[in-house]
Amino acid sequence: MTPDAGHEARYRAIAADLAAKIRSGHYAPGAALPPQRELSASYGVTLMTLRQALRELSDERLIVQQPGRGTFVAPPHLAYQLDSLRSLVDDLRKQGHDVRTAVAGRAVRRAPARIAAELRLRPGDTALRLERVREFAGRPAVHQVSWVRRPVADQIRDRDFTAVSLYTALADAGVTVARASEAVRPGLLDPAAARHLHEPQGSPVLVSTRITYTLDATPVVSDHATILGSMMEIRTERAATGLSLTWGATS
Amino acid sequence: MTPDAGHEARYRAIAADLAAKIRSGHYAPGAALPPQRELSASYGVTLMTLRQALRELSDERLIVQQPGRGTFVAPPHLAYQLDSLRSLVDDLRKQGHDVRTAVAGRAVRRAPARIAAELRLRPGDTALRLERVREFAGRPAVHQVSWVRRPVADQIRDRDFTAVSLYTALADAGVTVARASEAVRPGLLDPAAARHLHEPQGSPVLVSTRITYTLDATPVVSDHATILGSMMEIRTERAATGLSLTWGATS
DNA sequence: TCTATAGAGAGTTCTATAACAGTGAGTGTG
DNA sequence: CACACTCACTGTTATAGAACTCTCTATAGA
Repeated sequence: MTPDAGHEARYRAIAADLAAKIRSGHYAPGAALPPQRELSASYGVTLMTLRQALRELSDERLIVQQPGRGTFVAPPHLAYQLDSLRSLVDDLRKQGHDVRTAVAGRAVRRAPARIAAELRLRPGDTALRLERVREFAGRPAVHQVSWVRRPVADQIRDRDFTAVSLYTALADAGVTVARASEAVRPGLLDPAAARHLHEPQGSPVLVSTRITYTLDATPVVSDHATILGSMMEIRTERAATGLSLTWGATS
Repeated sequence: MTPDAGHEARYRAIAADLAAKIRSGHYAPGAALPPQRELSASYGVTLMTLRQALRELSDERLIVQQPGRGTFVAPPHLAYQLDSLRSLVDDLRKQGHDVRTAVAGRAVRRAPARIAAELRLRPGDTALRLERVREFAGRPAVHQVSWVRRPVADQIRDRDFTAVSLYTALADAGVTVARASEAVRPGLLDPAAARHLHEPQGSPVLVSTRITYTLDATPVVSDHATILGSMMEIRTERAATGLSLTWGATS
């Protein structure tokens, strides 16, 4: 009865197990889950308990329940939860996804004019250019080019960015991030990013441009991310108390 | 037993009742609600049923539950009509832009399956379909199809939506909007929307899907908007204190 | 051939009962 | 006086069982 001695609640364990099975593909998107009564029996719990687990998944939009028909794995997405300064990748990690990062380039070089303007550099100033590809569910989903201002760049340039997020590296270097400003536009996949993302040119993508500022209002990082529309979406929850925004995965 | 003769579920009725009492001030912000066991007894339902009602309110962020302490009415009264529930158009107006609305269609008809599911209608139920085109800077920028649930729809169907926003019309009809959930994906302009927006098919667009809920968690409006990427973008400001999201015009 | 009725199987809501777990005030002891 | 303990009260998580609604299909009847 009741929770398993000091561990997480039974229904949470079941929800986690089902979520894992969905994400691993054991239950494919669009496919029907076994009937609730069957699931409850196989997990050895009551219908009520199982339903509480399903409610968790439903809240996260992993499944869709239809009276009289069945319970189905949601075709696109999943997600939910708020927060402020998390990055796109943290958003996905928090949702239990395995996001892997490959570093496609890392060099200190002269910043192009637009970047220089964004980071308030003098023309000719150099900065760290970091090019990364985010893989998600085994497929490349995001192509991201970040420019980091010096001297911060020199402190973090040798970090292993396949394991450490840029935000974390900044924090380790004593840089406190205060604010970030981001704009997202729709676009078509350009040839350069297409090479990294293995999708046909012209596919719908989201293009995110983000500038991150320190406490003293200095812009430290300029980010340009190309996000595959077939794999990601933006989700917002607006409520009386506030607003939350998350990046969600599309199946 | 079970639902009250064809009407709404017991727990929903209780949730609505409690929500009304909170809204009317019967339970003041910050105040503790009676204990769950007491409430369940006074409503003549099981603890489980009452808790289901409380969960609804908790999802709406109307109450806060604290193990071992009690259930409290969520604090800020000001936040109730906060600007977080602004619509896309209000966002732009606030930024000083002149946005004009044309009504391209308005009819009560049977809701398609997907809409019916979103609004929790029975198949075959009718709803108000409102098709609008948003012009901005003299050019059409957004194509929007909204479905409004009955009976709310009947109260607002004769409003002049070129002058009044859907949200305003809802408020005038006594419908309090509590929450909205939205997903935004990139896409390519489809032929139907292209006709209204005077842009070539295949142009990059943002596709927004939004469901708006009342205080008692009933979905009232389902919105599908196609937004021209050449004219609009999403802007977010993330800071330690919180998050803001606005629709912005591209220039 | 078409219609409508029946029924199986799915999700949903509810009753009734029990035990677990966090909080904080009161009580006792050293 | 300080500390630890107990206990009542809170929300939380389970059990077991029943009856409800919705959907779809198969069968019977017109």
